[in-house]
Amino acid sequence: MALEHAILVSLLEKPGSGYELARRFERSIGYFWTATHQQIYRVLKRMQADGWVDVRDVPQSGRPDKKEYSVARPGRDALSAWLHEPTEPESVRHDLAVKVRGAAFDDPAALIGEVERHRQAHTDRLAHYLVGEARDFKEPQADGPLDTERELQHVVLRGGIAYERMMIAWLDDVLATLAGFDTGH
Amino acid sequence: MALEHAILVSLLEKPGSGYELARRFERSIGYFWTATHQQIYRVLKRMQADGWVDVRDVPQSGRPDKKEYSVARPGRDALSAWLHEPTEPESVRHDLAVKVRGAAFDDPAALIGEVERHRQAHTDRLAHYLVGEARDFKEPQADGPLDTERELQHVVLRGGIAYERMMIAWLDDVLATLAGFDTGH
DNA sequence: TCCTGTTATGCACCTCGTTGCATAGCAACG
DNA sequence: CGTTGCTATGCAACGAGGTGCATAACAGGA
Repeated sequence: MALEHAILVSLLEKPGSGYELARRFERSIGYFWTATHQQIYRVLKRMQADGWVDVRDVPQSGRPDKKEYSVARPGRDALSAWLHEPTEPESVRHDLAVKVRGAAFDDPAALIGEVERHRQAHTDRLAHYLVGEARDFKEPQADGPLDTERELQHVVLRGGIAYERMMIAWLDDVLATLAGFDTGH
Repeated sequence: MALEHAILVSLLEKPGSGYELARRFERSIGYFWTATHQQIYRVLKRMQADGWVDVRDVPQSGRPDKKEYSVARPGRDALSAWLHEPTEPESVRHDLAVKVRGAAFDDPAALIGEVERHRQAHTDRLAHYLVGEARDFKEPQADGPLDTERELQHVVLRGGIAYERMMIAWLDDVLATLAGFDTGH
């Protein structure tokens, strides 16, 4: 379990409300750790009860008030402990791979549209990453305390970019393979 | 949910017992869809109740008897239906990415060992894939009804290989970035 | 004979994640 | 004034998945 830890990292980068966290989990953090707002609210409650985060009521004008969470000392310690203990490789779930192998027992050509849909999704996400990279990491920045944070965010983003490029190339490979059956290979 | 479907594909490729399925989920299928034996037995029960699979008691000598499962017509139909409906992109969980971003608020250098551990795991898995590819897909095979199945298995394996290579390259990128802080960047 | 290891199946429990729903403040539009 | 839409928070219920444990047949070695 690491949703707590993902939230801690996000709150350390910038304190915010449950709603704001939920929106970050739709972009940024969410590209390598998904969570819905219900999940986030529930975990925030627990983290608050455990003293991992502090809460501050923030009155707002023009919109409902919010609760702003920030990381407390015990939360920081918990994150540090997690960082220092080994994490086992994540369990993988690639349903498209299951579908590709399953297509052998159905109509392989029928999968082409689905693969193209996924390819489009990965192309879109890659473009989105590249825009973000150009926006946030291309202009050189003065060295400072934020420099480490910035470089680590950048290397994670580069991982996302590499992943999307790999997926697009693989999906092309899949499409070529599926097309091979089509044309009476 | 697609564990049912992963099991259907595996049983179509070759009928077998829950125990055998569990072992396949430790290799092969398991590289892109994980499941424990408890999960598999539980789901097999449900699939049997739903008429998706047939069961046959197989007496064995030298070891306990087993139940051999094979796909029934309704199971094949269920798989076909799933193949024809769009699947949304899988939710991702990359705890290492969370750790890398979190390292900015702790000691970045302390993460080096962890990243190296993961790099080693991916190197091992890549080697394993390449051995499997050389064993199963290098010798040309006469065209036949098994040809489609074989080619689709191969393209999925190529995806695994591409994934491991991408990860190794990215982990090297991470290590170089972490080393940059070390040497008083 | 006992112990260990492998094959083989399964239950009980608990947590995590998802789905669906509910509430409420406030803005903008028709 | 009602509707729609966004911000903001939350509950209830369910199902999937993981952990721990139990059972049993059989082989081989100490």
